[in-house]
Amino acid sequence: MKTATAAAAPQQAPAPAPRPGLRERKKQRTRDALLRAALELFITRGYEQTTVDDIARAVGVSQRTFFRYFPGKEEVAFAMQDMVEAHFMTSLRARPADEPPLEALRRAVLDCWDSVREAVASIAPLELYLRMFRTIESTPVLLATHLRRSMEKEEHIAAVLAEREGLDVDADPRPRLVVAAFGGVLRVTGRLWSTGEDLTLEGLRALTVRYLDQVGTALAGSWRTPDPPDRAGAPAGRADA
Amino acid sequence: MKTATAAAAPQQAPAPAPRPGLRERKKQRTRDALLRAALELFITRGYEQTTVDDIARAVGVSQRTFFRYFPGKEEVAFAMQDMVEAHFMTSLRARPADEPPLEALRRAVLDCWDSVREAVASIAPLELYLRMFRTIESTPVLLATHLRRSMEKEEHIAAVLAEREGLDVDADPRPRLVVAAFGGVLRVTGRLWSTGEDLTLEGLRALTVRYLDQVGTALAGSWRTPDPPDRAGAPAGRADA
DNA sequence: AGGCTAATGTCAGTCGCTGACATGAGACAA
DNA sequence: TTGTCTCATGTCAGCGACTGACATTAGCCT
Repeated sequence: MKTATAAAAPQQAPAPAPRPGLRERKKQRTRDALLRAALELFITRGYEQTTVDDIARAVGVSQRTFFRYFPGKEEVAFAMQDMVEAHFMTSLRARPADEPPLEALRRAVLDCWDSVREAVASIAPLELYLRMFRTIESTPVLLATHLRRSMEKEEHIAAVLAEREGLDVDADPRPRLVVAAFGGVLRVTGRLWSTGEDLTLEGLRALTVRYLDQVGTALAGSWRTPDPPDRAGAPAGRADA
Repeated sequence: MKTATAAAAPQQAPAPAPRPGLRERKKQRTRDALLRAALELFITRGYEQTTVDDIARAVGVSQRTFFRYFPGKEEVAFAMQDMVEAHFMTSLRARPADEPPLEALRRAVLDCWDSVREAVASIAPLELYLRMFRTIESTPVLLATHLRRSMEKEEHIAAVLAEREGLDVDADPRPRLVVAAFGGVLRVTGRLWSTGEDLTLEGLRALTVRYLDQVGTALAGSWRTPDPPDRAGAPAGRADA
């Protein structure tokens, strides 16, 4: 029962007073159990085929209790995504201020992919995250929500970029424009990866590098060359410039 | 079955047999009434504040009947969007084959905006469309669905572009990449327009022109100039190249 | 130990949506 | 016209995601 571990707040608990509190631990355990059970069910049985009652029953609590821990069924599905996105924002802010915006974005994503494993480890193994990602991409209603969340995130990113460059997001559209274009490419990357057969993190990273490198040439004039022959980690030229 | 079901479809009815059919007309009228009533309610009262029962009651039919005409509450909200998107695809296909991909996309959107009024007129006045667009952008669940639909549409567009250039969409990522980047910019445009105070079609068109012209410079290196001073229809330089 | 509060369970109700069944209003032939 | 025949509609029952209200219970504090 003791098991210590204390805080371990999964989300963003400001933890004003480090009170292990016997009661708190129980809540934390329940939340974790619900989260884990839900993800497991979503991945194996499918999101739509999983009812909230199923999740609650798997943990041994009432449906009402589930809704006291999560605002809705969807939120559980995005719990890990939340962490990774927060992690990305940290990576982005850590970029040196002299990097051009697009380059900063590029590096931040790659850094992020390189350290997702550790970022997610507190909740579940990396594989669970990757599988859930695929589930999201293949479940229409989740995909829709995912896109809206991405859009909101992009707004946030644009703000960071604008600050880096000392611009006003509302006066200069460029931050939002780059982020939107960049986000679009990432979306394609994620989609292609999730429908492919290589479900490893390395595969995703390689695809990201490849597509980010190609977007520059893709935007230019007309395409007459067959398909730029490069594959993996070749640090080829970046977007136009 | 007889009657060939034929007509019914208000959207793209090839109308194989011009049979007025007394019964058919009634169905058509009901569908129109439901659509109009729904849009009216969504716009005035808000999407979430409008129940399907409200819509059905406003038309004088049962809730069950509503669901016999529309697969769900959301579909009604996107009925006009469907028409406009189909219209865009037509515009795109009408573009001369020698235009570079990005330019074709650009012209297609602008052509589309120039003729939306006529395209939508068969269902409702333009204003209703614009207002519904804003409602979609400001209603989280609708926005999410809208983004997913856009993504699906982009897949379609990428296919058209690939065909224009004689490429294989699955072998060459460039079609999907340009479309994604382009779509991202349009998304920003739509969002900015819908949150601004100028809800005219002209305003939307102007914004589109402006942002499409800026995305090229925005992607390049770092931004040190304050905010490229151009405004409306200036046919400025395209994306880099 | 006893009281206070917070976590949980139970119940009822709303809303989107669906299958099943009965009925009535058009289409069509005799 | 009459009589089928079918197709649109209404009614009813039920599921699943939620939510508010109330009762119960378990941790916390003195």
